[in-house]
Amino acid sequence: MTGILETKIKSIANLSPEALDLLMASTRPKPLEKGRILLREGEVCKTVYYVEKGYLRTYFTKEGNEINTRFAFENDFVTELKSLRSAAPSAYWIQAGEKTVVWEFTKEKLLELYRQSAEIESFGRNLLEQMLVDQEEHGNLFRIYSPAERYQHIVRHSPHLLQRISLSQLSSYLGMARETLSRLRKKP
Amino acid sequence: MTGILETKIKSIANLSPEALDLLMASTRPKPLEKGRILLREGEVCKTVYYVEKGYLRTYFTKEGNEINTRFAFENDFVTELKSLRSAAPSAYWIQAGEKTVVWEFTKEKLLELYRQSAEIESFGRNLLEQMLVDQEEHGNLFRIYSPAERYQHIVRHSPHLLQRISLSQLSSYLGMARETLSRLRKKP
DNA sequence: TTCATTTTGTGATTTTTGTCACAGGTTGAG
DNA sequence: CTCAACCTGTGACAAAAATCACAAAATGAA
Repeated sequence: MTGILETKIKSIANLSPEALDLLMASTRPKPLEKGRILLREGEVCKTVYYVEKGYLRTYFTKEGNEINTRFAFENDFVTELKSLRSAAPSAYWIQAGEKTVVWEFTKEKLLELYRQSAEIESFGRNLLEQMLVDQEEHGNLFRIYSPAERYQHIVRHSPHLLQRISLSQLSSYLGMARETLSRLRKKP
Repeated sequence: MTGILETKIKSIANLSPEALDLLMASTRPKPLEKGRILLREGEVCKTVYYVEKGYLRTYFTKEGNEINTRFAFENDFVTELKSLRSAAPSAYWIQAGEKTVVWEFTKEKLLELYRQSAEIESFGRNLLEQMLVDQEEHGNLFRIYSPAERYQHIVRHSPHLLQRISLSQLSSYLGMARETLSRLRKKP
């Protein structure tokens, strides 16, 4: 039986069975209790995570408040790329928002695999391309839509966020005050 | 003498002289008059551009208005990645905002180079990583800052935008009304 | 189950931004 | 140089969202 991670990898790049095995051999599942911190502000990020179950949230703090920048759910990859790339202290935290299972890919191991296998580097490039496309489209939500319209967009396109993310956490992700989101939620 | 494009490429990835030559041999400079359209909505994007001089702007239209999503200046790379990747019709336009010189890298040729040279694929991955980091930070501006604060941020961190981009084009990029930006500009 | 903690809802009010309308400036093509 | 087309500034006003304060509800740990 093929796991969902393998299916995901294959959907991103056509790897030979050998390359797929190589990549899969570099990782294993890791269960996390709710609230577990995977990266703290100031630490250097050394890992890319794949979420099998549950979700991870990425956030930073500004004047004592947490600003959520990403929620990575089942079948998503996530990391703190700036810190990972440059080995610089991270400005962000990564935390499990529920009881979660992730697969870890360490930077060290990934770079080794990239050198070993052009196919795996190609996989890495393709994954980045997908993430960049998503990120660009997400950024445009803020250019086009008002807070009220952004909420409507989430209702239509990402309703799972409303079910799994608390209102106060979602509000910072959507760039609006908690009270605003609370009021939007009960309108027609 | 080494051109700025070569210097840029080397800053992104450590290529061997052979790989650098291979990559440089695939492109050449192309002058564009101001206003020249490089990609239209509905067309399939086939090219990555490097801007040597001038700038390119990327935008889409919403209810008859142009919404600017990016300005690529000297020494920047830019493309319409979603369309390029999937060969799908682009939702965006790309246009020269000034008299401009770009170097074109066609998708076809790039894919060939990726197959030929692991170093060049590594360059591609590194370039994408940089773009993704930038894009993520840019998106956060909208989460943290109000329109007035976003303007201040641009004043401090990207003043060249204020010099080279017209007020009305900048306003959509910053996600605010033209009048709002006009008023912000004359405050203390 | 209970109680403290955290999260959410809501009103009152202020502030910010958007919208509309139009005048004055600027620019570039001819 | 001239004039149309475009861009910018500005006032008046409307709408949206932020802020503040607090009550109500939900949650989770003991």
